[in-house]
Amino acid sequence: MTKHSRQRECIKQFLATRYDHPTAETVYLNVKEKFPNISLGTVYRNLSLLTELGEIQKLSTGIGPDRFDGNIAPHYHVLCNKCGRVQDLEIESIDHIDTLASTQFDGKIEGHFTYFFGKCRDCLENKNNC
Amino acid sequence: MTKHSRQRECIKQFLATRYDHPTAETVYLNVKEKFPNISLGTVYRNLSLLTELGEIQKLSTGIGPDRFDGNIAPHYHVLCNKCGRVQDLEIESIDHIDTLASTQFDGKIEGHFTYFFGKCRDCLENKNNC
DNA sequence: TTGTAAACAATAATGATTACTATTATTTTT
DNA sequence: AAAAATAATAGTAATCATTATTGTTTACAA
Repeated sequence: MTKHSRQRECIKQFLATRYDHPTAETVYLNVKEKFPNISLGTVYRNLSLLTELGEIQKLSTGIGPDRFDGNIAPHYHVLCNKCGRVQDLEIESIDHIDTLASTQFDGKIEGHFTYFFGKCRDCLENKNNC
Repeated sequence: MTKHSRQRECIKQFLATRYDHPTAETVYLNVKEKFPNISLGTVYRNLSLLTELGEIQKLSTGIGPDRFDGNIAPHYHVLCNKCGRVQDLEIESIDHIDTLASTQFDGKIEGHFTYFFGKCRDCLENKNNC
């Protein structure tokens, strides 16, 4: 039976204001301003719980630590392989790839996760000191 | 200037015989039979080097440790979310999703990585004691 | 064969995440 | 509204995967 907690509420609220997919560490540093002695473990535990509850999304990009997204509406992400930033990408559904995969797989395909990679606008224009 | 090493050769050979995408730990345990005092660091270093050289492929699935694939031909992977195994999937190219992504992204899309997830045949039939 | 640079084994260090424990906050029962 | 029950917390230790360091060995070229 999951109880309410102000810390969890604050974590969720914080994610709702951010569009840059912060890491657990970043969430921790920011939530700390409201809860000065919150612990990093609490942040991790609540990020996991919120993910299980489907209230936020966890992004495991394979590059650096996991990131978290307060937007659970279906959308994709682009990883800039120069500055490392993760940007949202709204494209029409590509769920037909699941159907395609199903035809070649001897089992049940339930879904996919896809990350695009490339260079963000700022890096192309050298705006990011990189 | 990269020199030849029997350890690296052995790691590459081992991966060529395996189709289950072993972890660094598994590679280590197996190569150990031929090189009893190889160190785990050597395995990691060579797996990274071989990946950079494009002679093997690294799979960062976001679930558990990284895995390695001796097959560098373009193909996809399916993660069984019951037993955790990673299976190969040969499907026709889905690179059109990069073009689709490009139309909505203010930057340069260079590629994507996609993992499918679901249940493998054995798990559907309860053959995997799970 | 000998000099040099790359690769090694052994091990320490790091970074991200999870586990433990005694205390505190939230909810339920009286 | 007070007390009992229990989930969540802060603080901290532990774990897991991976990378870095260091002194020694191996590959290869002069």
